[in-house]
Amino acid sequence: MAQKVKTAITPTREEDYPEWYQQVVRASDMAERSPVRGCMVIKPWGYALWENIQREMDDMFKATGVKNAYFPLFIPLSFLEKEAEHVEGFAKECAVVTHHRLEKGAEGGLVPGGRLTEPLVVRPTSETIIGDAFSKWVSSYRDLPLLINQWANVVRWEMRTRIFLRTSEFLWQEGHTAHATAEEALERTTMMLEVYARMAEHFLAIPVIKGSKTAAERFPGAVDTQCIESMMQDCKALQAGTSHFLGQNFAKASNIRFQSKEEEEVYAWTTSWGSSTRLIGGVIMTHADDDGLILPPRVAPAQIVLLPIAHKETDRAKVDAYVDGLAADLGKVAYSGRPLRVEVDRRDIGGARGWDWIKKGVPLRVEIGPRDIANNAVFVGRRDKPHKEKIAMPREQFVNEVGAVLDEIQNHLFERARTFREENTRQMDDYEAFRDYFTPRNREKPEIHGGFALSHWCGSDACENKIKEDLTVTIRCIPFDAPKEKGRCICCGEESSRRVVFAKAY
RNA sequence: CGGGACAUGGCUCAGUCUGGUAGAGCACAGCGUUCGGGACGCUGGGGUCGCAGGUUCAAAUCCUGCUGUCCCGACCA
Repeated sequence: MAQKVKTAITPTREEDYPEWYQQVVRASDMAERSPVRGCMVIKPWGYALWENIQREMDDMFKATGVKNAYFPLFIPLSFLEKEAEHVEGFAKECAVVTHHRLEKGAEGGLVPGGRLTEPLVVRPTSETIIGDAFSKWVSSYRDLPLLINQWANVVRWEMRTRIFLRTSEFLWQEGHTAHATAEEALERTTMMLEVYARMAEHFLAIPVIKGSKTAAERFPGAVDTQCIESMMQDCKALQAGTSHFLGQNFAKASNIRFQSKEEEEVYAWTTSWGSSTRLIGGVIMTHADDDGLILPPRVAPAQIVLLPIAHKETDRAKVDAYVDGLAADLGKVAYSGRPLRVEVDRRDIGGARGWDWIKKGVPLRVEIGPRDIANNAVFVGRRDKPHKEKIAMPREQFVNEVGAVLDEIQNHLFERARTFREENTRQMDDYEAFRDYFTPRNREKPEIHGGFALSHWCGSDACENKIKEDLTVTIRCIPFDAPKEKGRCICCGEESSRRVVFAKAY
């Protein structure tokens, strides 16, 4: 009988994937559930990761000319009523403020008082309130393009929540732009999707497929919704960012008009694009293993943790001095354009100390004891390797090559994820096989199965809906890079010109 | 919002069927012994058993209602 390997996380991914996910979040100390239904508390380790994501993305936005601003949390109900499709999409899942005061209740306690004449909606997204501002800011073609982003929290009253993946309140950025022409707005839509793709692939080591949503999956009110889709370790798809070409729909709803060069009064063309703390969920489900989180070095709150080992009192001062010196030297190293982030953990808690950092996903653990100091060396463990596989390295070499090692980890994570996705992606042309692919053998306790199916689709809502109803499988996107290819719809057999990505989704 | 499961110290759970005044392991604190390693011993702190009613001499345990969590589905970043 094979001995079961002891893992830091129970259950393992294989045993119970959803529960494994929760345990990884907890073990990594990134976040916890709050007493407020569907809301989370993001703890320092998780928030630091978000700050790094934020910083990298913010720099990329600004490099394309985008400026940051901030708009109100509350949106007058009437604003949301302006765009008909938008109403359809968001009307049902919003938090609504109806009172502006608390009064002492008859039975003690507090009751809302002072009814508002017009209810305020806690923003589920800010197209309407930003559109209102834009309508004032834009009057000439010379005011365009208008490129605005805000970092904010939004609230969507979700029925089913999962920490980081779908919470009632979440942190995100939403970009909103207005342009003189459709071409320019479309170009911006794709440009921002490219930023998201770079964020996902270069920084988070999450391989993504870029594409457009089908009409059914589109943002309410958008003309085109572009997205990046990634595969999690349970083979489900996660949408990691979206960029919308809104045509003139929102410009008309918010009255964003300007005088063109030709002296005509015309509506602007707008875009919006967003990505959220969901990215953290994506990092977890792409990279974490049965020992916990694994962080991509470029965004890790700490890339290196130094673990001094000094059991004898007499060694302590020497080890501390050596570790301080090493930390200082490492702090001078630039990695991925920023100073290396180094933690020193001096807690005297035995082996649990190393495991703490494994579960938090720090890319490099460096043990330093008297023996290493005698050899002027360090003892290094990589998070992307088995935890016992540690190697001694001369100190100077480590300091000089640490950036290269971190890049190696970063690339390894990306390649590992891409290989996983490729191994779980199939071209499928037969509905029987397609159904089989997406149907778990054990209905009671569905095992990890399926993946991405690249199949032909005729373009009809009917086929899309039928597949969704039969198998809970949706079209994740129509990939930009799908080659033109004649085929027959997986569902109805009608002619089709290219394959789309089918998958179960978060 | 529909279906299912669950709710007992910080965490994982036993105890509920058969009512008798709350337990274990891990975590936490102190001391000691260990230790290139998820250590061991002793001592100790911590729970009105999700909430509200009801039955009873007596409720974690039985009954009713509510709330919350997790899973599956619909909705969605």
